[in-house]
Amino acid sequence: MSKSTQREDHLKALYALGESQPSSWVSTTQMASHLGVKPPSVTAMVQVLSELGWAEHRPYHGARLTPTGRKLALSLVRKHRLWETFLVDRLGFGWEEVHDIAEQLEHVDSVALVERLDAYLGHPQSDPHGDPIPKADGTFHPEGEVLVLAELNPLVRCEVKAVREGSDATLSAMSAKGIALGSVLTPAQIEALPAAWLDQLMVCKTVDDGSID
Amino acid sequence: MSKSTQREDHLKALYALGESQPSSWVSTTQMASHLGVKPPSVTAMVQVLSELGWAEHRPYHGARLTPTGRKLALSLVRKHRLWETFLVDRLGFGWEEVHDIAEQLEHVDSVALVERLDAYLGHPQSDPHGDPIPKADGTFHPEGEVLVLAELNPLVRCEVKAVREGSDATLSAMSAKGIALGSVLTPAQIEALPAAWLDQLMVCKTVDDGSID
DNA sequence: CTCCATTTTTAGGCACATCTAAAAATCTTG
DNA sequence: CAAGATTTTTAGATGTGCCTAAAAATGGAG
Repeated sequence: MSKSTQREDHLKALYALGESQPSSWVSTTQMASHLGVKPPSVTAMVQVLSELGWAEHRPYHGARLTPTGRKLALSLVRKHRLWETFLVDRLGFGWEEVHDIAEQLEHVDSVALVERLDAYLGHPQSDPHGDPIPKADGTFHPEGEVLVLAELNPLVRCEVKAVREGSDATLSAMSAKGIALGSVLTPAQIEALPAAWLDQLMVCKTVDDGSID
Repeated sequence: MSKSTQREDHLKALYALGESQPSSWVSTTQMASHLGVKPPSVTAMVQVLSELGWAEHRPYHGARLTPTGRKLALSLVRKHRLWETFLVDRLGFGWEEVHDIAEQLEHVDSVALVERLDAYLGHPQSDPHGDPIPKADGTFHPEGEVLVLAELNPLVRCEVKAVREGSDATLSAMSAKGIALGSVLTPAQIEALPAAWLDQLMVCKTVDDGSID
């Protein structure tokens, strides 16, 4: 209960500033400059968030999110990044144009909408800026997670970890193209693959080894 | 300048109630019950709209939109119906689920967003409820307007009015399928057409003649 | 360790959008 | 056509969220 754009914006600011500084306590002045308001306004809002159980406030020391507040902040980050992905991937906006629009869209309140949008976009793991998109439960896709290639979005370098439900014919066709467990696929290679394989290849993201290929 | 969700909601209510009753003057009580607020709140807001030049207020008689206000209201209706179309056509929502979500999305302020969304959806002329979508300039697609078949969205019964850039081969292929000037196409027939023809056939919507076919 | 500069909170106001209760205008009906 | 019933507006209050100015707490320098 008790949403409101302003509360949500303060929650997000608290998250953004709190994650970057592991010191954990965020000063009201910092939040104020981040949000473009004056410090007394932040103090007042932080006290509200505190009453809602979303933040903790140690007067004259700063504020930090509670676990509940953190989950709410993550759901806002999720919505923001999903909308940015939609704006760039589907509507053709440039990645630098979308922040302000996503800032508005993220405050639209509908769980069904977010989940359908996520599915429509192919469960992307990162937004157009490359920032990771939290999952619905507030966790991030872990490093080295294995997923079906069809859900790799955006396309990045990845390593083949398993093949699912492959007929012998499919398997030999794959090896004919040099695809085997441990093969590394680049985005360009993935695009050239037969569509049917996208549902069979299980992959995980791989760090670029720095070689020029 | 001076948007705000509340002003916009009052503007839309004034439009919605004013169009259905040609009497033109809308009572504040009517607006109040439509918006779920009390009459004094509407009076106050109507006075604001009046100062903004968006509405006219005759105390104790009612309110009506100015031409400027009407254009603003139509742009809200446009946004609402485009978002509903997106939610149903692209995200797979049922047409009865989308009103409340579109109600929120329509207040997102970005001309570029609306225009890109419109193009992405294929410049639909009506929303999932069948209500017409105003054009960007605040006018409606006129009755009997001729448009290229590719832009007929949603698919409805239409009549062939012209053929654009047709090679002789195409023209004879069309007539082989019984398509000529004056032919009536049903949605089912349109879906079966070669994709290339969609950019060549100029059609206009046709009223169902009531026959069972 | 004390005093001063800085940070933060409290105090007191303002704008917006809503409400209830009371006053004013309009309708309706005998 | 006048008096009561109804509708509408005005008056005054409430809750949010912001501001400026003043007070309080913190923290650094001598």
